Amino acid sequence: MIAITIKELYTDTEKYLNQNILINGWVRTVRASKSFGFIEVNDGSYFLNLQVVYNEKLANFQAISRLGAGSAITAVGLLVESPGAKQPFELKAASVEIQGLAAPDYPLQKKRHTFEYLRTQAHLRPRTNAFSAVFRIRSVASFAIHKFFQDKGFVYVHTPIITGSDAEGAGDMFRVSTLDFSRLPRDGKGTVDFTRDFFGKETNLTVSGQLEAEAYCMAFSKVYTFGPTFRAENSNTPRHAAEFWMIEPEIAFAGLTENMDLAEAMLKFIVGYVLENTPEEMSFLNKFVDKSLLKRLENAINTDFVHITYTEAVEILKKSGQQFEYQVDWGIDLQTEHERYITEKHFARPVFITDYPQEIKAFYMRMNDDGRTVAAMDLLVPGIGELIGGSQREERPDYLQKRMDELGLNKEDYWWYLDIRRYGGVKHAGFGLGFERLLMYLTGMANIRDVISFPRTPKNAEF
RNA sequence: UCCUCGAUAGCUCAACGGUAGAGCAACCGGCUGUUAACCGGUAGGCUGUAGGUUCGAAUCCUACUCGAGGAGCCA
Repeated sequence: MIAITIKELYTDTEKYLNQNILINGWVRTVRASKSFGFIEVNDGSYFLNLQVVYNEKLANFQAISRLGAGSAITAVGLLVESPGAKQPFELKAASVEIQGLAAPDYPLQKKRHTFEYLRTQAHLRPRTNAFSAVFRIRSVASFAIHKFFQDKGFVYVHTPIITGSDAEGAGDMFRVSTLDFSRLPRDGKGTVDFTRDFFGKETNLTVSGQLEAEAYCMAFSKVYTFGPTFRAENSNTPRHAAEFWMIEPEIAFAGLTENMDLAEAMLKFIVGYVLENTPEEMSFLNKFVDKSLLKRLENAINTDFVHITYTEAVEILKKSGQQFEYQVDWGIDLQTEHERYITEKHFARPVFITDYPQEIKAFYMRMNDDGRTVAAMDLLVPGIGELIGGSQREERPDYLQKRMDELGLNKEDYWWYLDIRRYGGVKHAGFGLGFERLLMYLTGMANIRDVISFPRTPKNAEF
């Protein structure tokens, strides 16, 4: 017999009802009586379980009744309508074959566990309801991102994970090396001789694919990256990880307005796609993880995002009458408390803040005509804060070089990045979206460690 | 990295200076439609680690380790 997935049973019930079927899966719980019992089975194809009813006529009745959570079984029998209220149908077992026993010390219980404990069981937590929901949504959201960009004619670019430049400026980097750390080669002055290293120079894991994406943007007009990113920052917060995934679209012949339109359309598409394709998961999360989740997401889809400038944001904060821990003043970067006030209290929906002072933004952002702000945009969303950071890029070689000089960047390291401006450089813009932060927004999960399969954070690379 | 809080049975927690407990899980038994199944029983602990105060420490003090929240850095 061919195995039917539990998802097929739920989506095509009429086809399988009163038919003999075979299913595989893992036991979530067994409720046994003297002469009959119930097994809840989940095969991972669907969020919901299948209830298998068995009785003492089965030769291995005793063994089945003793099955612990986590065990794997194959059940064959008739799919019938269930008299119970909690499931539409159930499997009347003609046979239950034990495929893999779970030892009695199986670390997951039927009872609710804390997310902190489940992090210590990262290899087993995908078998729980919450993580089953989160990681299916992660998969569906990944697909939605590709679908959104591919349908719009964007080219997916795989930018390098190992980079030869340590000067991208987006944070501390992890070194990549094959040198023997206990016997480092040194030059005459006693410094490490990286010409003896694998690549003949210092190399690191990427902190952003943006600069490389810009090069491909000048060939394909519309590109995006979607890949792993690494930051060696000692950040201990629920929103930071050392290894995470980032989406970085880049569009040519376009400025900040088109960039924001793209970001808004993308976010709305992904939210809509996930709501439509994972209703059981979303409903579970809304019930047990964040009771305002669905309301917030539907609100995001159905309202236009707010657009204000940094200068306007500062004015709003100053007039708010709120007591902030940090003083608000033009020229100072907005603090988390300021961002949260604007997106959660003042507007209560996603907000783009644009045109920040040049001093607090990256070197590649395009100088505005006022000579003191740059064409940057941050998208703030309720519950998360900064979800997207982007800008129109400085395409004018003289402006770009002047800015690099001011910041003391070594232009030789960026020779190819400057080349892009010399050879048919045009107006272009792009943004970076932290995929895990998007998932936190989509699922209501409060900690980034709970939307990454095996999270890497300072002092933690277990698994 | 800074600030705050926490660490007691496999899990979730109680005991707050005087013999360390409960629920769930495990194990044994009962139960003819269960749904976090239910009912009865058994076993389970050098109270995160190392010092200190005290007649006596899970409880008070110090350091460290790990975890959580806030801040910074950012996505």
